[in-house]
Amino acid sequence: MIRQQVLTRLNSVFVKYLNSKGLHNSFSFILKVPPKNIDSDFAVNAAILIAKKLKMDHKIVAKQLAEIILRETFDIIEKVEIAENGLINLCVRSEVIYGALKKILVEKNKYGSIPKENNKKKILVEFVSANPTGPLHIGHGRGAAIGDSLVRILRYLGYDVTKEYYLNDVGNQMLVLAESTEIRYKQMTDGEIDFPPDHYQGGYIIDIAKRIFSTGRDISEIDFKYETIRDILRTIKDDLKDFAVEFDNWFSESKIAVVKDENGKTKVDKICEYLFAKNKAYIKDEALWLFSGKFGDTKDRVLRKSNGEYTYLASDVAYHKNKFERGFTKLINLWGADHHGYVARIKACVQMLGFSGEALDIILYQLVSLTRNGRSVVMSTRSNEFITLREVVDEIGKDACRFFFLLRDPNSSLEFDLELAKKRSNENPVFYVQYVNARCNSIIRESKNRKNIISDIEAINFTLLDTKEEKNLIKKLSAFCDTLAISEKTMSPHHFTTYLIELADVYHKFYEKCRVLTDDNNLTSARLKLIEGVIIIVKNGLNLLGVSAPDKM
RNA sequence: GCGCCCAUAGCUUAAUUGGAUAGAGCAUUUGACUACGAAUCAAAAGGUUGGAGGUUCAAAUCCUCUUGGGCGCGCCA
Repeated sequence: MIRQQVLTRLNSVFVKYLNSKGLHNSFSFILKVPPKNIDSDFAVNAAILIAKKLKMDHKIVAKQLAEIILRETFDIIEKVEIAENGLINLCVRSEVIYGALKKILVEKNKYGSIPKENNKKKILVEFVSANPTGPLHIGHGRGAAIGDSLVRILRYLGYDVTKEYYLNDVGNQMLVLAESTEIRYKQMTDGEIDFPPDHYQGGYIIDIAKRIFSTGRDISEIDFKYETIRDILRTIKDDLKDFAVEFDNWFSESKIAVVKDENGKTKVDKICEYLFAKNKAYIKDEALWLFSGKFGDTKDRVLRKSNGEYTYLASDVAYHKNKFERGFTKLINLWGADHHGYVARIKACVQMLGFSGEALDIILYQLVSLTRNGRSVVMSTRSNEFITLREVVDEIGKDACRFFFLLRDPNSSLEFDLELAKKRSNENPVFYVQYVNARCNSIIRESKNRKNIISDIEAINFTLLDTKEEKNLIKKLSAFCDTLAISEKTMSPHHFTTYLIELADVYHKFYEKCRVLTDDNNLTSARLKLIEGVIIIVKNGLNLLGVSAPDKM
């Protein structure tokens, strides 16, 4: 928020300067927090950029700009220095810093948020969407954590967001799945029956068969596919719930690939007819091909096989059309990086349906590579060699697990060592951050024993918070807004884990240096307000990550 | 063979998207609990950002080449 304030003011200064030189185009510049060794709050590169435009020496431009900044923004900036390389360093006035703290105290858990506006994009975020053939494994956990946190951030920023899980409950794999249960069921009365190696080996299939068996129905009355999917789906929902992820909508593929309208046609039938009629698809060797090669994909793709069956792509085209038909103006798909080959194809489809390619964002996250004591563990659902999300959540806890998954850029692969995760659960930085909140609340509890603490913000003398540690802490609190901005820009929540760790670092330093409960009632009251601000920001930040903030640990 | 992604300290990795002396955590070494919680702090050490060119006032970041790794390339889902 401090940065935003400075940015706005500087922008008008620069535009005015450019106008005076006869330039009227818009101008964008960078306002950064300089490295530690530089004693200033912000650095701006405008002089270098403007000098280039005007073909002048940047030292001269910097000197002129520095003078104007001092004159025009003296109310918020108290010091301007020109660095050797042409960057201009700025120090903000203390009042600006205290103003930021007051704003946090007033706005509380709305700080930096934007009220829901009707004119903002209506977004559909589709994530996890694991096939209902078994429990969620650890890899799905990363997608779940990233997707859910991204939605929390987008909602904080005023977007109307819906979380959706696409359920592939149609196709051959479902038949194999149903058959797996049926064979396990039959094995219970006939031990001679072999279990085929290409079927689902997981023990959960046996559990499902046992449950069906216990109902005592006749085998002719049992719909194995229905029973199996229902059972697995319940497990998936429970696993997600305990991971603090709840979807707004579960979209079943059968809605578009099985359900027929009054003319006996499915949505997939209709989309294929439409694409063919519009010359976006053609028939070759009795199969229906999509002209995807003309829309950015490497080649054309089959929609309907020569035997009349549809491919997975056909459902997906219909599904994405359906998303737009439901009024969403922005679609975000979060996929594991192993699906990257599919990106060009589905983007091509969206454009062929007449929508802008920008209406669909596909975010890929690199896969979680599992290791156990440094040795890699290979996962596969059919072979039953996988670690479930539930196992890990039960072992290290929801908070540590989510924080760990959100620690890194989605584009960077994540190594998850099972033994390490268990052993070092105390070393997960989530506790470092949660400890800030616990320490703060401990101080607040202690302060209840005191009398004469000033609680009215207007009566607080904030200028007493004048040590370097206190000012750094407030500046860091205010950077919450910058973190929101960069998260939106990059569509990634991982900036918040980094930010919270940095904030914790600044807080703990403050804690060592500045005692909150002192003999000076005015100072104590002011510092207690600062503590209040810390609690607000840490809780807000952890909440955006879906991580709890306990008052005691 | 073609395509996408990655490579940063011993290990896991960050870098406000092109800015200054590349930040953390773990591991290693040293110091700090007789007032708010030591799940903490202070300090040391650790880097040619895989390599080579190029663009730029400025490159971990952009371009080209190259090496190593992950993944994907079906009328499968």
